[in-house]
Amino acid sequence: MLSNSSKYALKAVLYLALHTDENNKMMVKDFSERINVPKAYIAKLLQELAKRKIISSAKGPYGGFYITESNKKHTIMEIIEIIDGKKRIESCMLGLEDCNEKKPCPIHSLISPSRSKMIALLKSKTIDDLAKDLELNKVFLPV
Amino acid sequence: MLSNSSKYALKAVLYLALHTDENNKMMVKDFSERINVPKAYIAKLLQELAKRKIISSAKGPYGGFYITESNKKHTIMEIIEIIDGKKRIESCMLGLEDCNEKKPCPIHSLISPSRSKMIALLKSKTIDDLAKDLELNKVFLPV
DNA sequence: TCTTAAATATGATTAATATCATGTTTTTAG
DNA sequence: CTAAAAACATGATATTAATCATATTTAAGA
Repeated sequence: MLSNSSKYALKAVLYLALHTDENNKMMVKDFSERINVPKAYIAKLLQELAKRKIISSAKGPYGGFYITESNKKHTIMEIIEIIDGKKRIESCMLGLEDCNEKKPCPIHSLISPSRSKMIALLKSKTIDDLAKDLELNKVFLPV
Repeated sequence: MLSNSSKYALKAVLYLALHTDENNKMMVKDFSERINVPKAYIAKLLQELAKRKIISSAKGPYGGFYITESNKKHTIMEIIEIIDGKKRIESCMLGLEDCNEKKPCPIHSLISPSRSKMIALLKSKTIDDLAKDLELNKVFLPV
């Protein structure tokens, strides 16, 4: 479904959403273990997300990664698309180039409604939404 | 979602379901192009499915792969599980070991209903079901 | 029984992902 | 202005998935 990279990135972003803000940045080495992702690996992914303005970062002493209220407005799907690309999540389940609603392949036809629903949810939910769910202990982030 | 291997296998099985039976076998070289999958690659996959009795095969002259009525009772999910393994399709979307209905991760909670629905469909639909849809031109199998 | 034609079994190669490592740039504070 | 600390940029390595190749086994028909 998602690549390891996307999974790692999502875990990291949600962790940062809960534990950081403009005045409380976190260095990679201080949370990579907490989310059970190799330091160098998650660093690379977060650098990409920072470049794309999904999260924030500051170099130098007292620097680190952090997430602002504005960052929190970005959706889960945006993160997935930056890391995995649009194709991975939306392409035909049989890998057929010409599969579409008008001329669906057998699997497309079968799972299209639930699949569309899933994609719509990932597109509508923001980092903030999920962070709130975590804060209310409605959901969890075990390692 | 699915590996290339699963996609290829499903395409091949459906193609065979439409074009073969006990008395009309097909050799790999006669359909690998039709489904746009490398010959040696699909051969290997089908050998595995034949070993697991999802499809049928006969060696020697006039041999080939074919699908019996009995083969057609197998589900789509069985094929996916043989090729990709159960884990790929059913594991947590964040890759969390301890994620489950009782203690769901944020993504799990979000997409669980649609995801379960998808899995249920793949488990309930048989090769025969999809082959019939194809025969009735309700769905298509472009290359 | 011999030849030929097919799948089968096995393994080699290639390509894509995942992972790790490190020198460069920026920023802070003394 | 300098030293240290952080992300940043880049690329190297390792692992896994995809693809290709081939010798072996089995079956059909002459």
